[in-house]
Amino acid sequence: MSLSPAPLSTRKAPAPALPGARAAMPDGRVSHKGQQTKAAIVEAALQLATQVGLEGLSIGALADVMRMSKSGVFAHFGSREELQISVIREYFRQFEQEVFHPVLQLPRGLPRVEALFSNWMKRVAVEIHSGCIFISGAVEFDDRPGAVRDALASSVKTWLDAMYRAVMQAKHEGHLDANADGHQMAFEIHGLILALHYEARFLNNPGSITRAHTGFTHILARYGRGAATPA
Amino acid sequence: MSLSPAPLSTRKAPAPALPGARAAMPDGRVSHKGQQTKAAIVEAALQLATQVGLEGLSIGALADVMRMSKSGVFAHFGSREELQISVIREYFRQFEQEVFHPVLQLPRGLPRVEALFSNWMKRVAVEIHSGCIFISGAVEFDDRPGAVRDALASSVKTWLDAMYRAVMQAKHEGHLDANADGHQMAFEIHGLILALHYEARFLNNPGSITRAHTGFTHILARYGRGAATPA
DNA sequence: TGCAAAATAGCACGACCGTTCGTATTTTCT
DNA sequence: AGAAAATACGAACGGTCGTGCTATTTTGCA
Repeated sequence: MSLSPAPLSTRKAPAPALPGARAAMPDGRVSHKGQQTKAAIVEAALQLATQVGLEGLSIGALADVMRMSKSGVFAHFGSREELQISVIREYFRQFEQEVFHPVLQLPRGLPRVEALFSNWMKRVAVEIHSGCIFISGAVEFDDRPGAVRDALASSVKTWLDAMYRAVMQAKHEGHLDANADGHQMAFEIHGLILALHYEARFLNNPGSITRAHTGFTHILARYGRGAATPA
Repeated sequence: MSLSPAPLSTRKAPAPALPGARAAMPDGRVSHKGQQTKAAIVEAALQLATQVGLEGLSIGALADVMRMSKSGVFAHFGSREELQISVIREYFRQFEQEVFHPVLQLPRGLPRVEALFSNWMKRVAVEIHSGCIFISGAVEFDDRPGAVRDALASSVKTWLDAMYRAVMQAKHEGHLDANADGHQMAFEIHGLILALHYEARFLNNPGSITRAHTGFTHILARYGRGAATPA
């Protein structure tokens, strides 16, 4: 099982002229200096983007952090868009590894749903001091069509759908009421995370983490087995 | 009763040299051409900001819309920050008039709470095609201190507090359980609005409006009189 | 060790940004 | 009417941005 993200444009940026000779050696090892620094750039870019957003991410500032020239950084991606998409892909990868993968060794059903929410909240709680590009990106690109928006929306949808499927599993395992609406439940859970991010990060309300957790128990109570008129 | 926003820096921008002579005539009328175009600029700026955000708002683009010179627009505010703050103040004014004021002629308690949420949702539903600067602004300024952030946070807090007070009135009127936690309830309601905005505007999920409404009925059921273990 | 290719640097470009300043125009009051 | 003040304009500045170009350096394999 995997989050199985929709393919996020895997092409290399400046398209190496003749990939044949060096690209894939028999032992799988290739010239790695390039990919190595590219990975380092993406990592730095991700950290920078969590603070200033994908739109605020500039190649010049990134070059300063990396102690490289602008054009040196630029050459790895070929365009700013491709850099942003690389950042999104990396963020998704970390998110998947940190929030999603650990729950797979729990039994299906309610335990996984609870762990998903808990891990998600844990991550957002850390992001209170940095930022979540799934949230900031949604605002920045909500009416700006293009490849970046597509990559972002695809990642988010993949993750929200994973949460939905976990809920449906819990329902089928008998851990939730048979009439529970999985989409509705996922919607309400999503709202708790968004409110947590908004109130903790922007408004500095100290009780937000507790409130999100409490809200989750309310949702569980409503959709639990034999709850009152679950919808 | 009023939303009573914290004072949002009311100073005129370039500070008229000698305000004494002309500023306030006995009949209250003053030279009005300036304020008139300024109001028109703010209105255009607000519409523009709902699409591109407060950060994306540029004086050049605004001047094009107004068919004025950049410096002509600029002179009304003295700085970009002051323009942004003017936009926030105007947005708050409209929000107050559209969402808050109409409920005052309803009886205290649950009717007001329901109307507040309904008006709020109605507004966000319209904003699906434009944008809400209370949401986009929170993302843009969540770790950028300054006067703009302060004005924004002050407006939002004022509004959220109004919602909280309405909830507490409902509790004291006996429409909600005596043990209901008003802050918790306001938090969950806020989450529904944020999820609506996110899923409808960014993800284009069609069922979002219904889900937000359904979520609200769930919250009311939980915090209603004699509900199961309200927190 | 030498050589081709990949990686990086340096530089310049056009575009847009907020802001300043001096001047022209328009409004407002006497 | 004219004087004074408010308003608007136009040009320019310094800055940052993404993105091309062309050298130069570094890398990896023969």
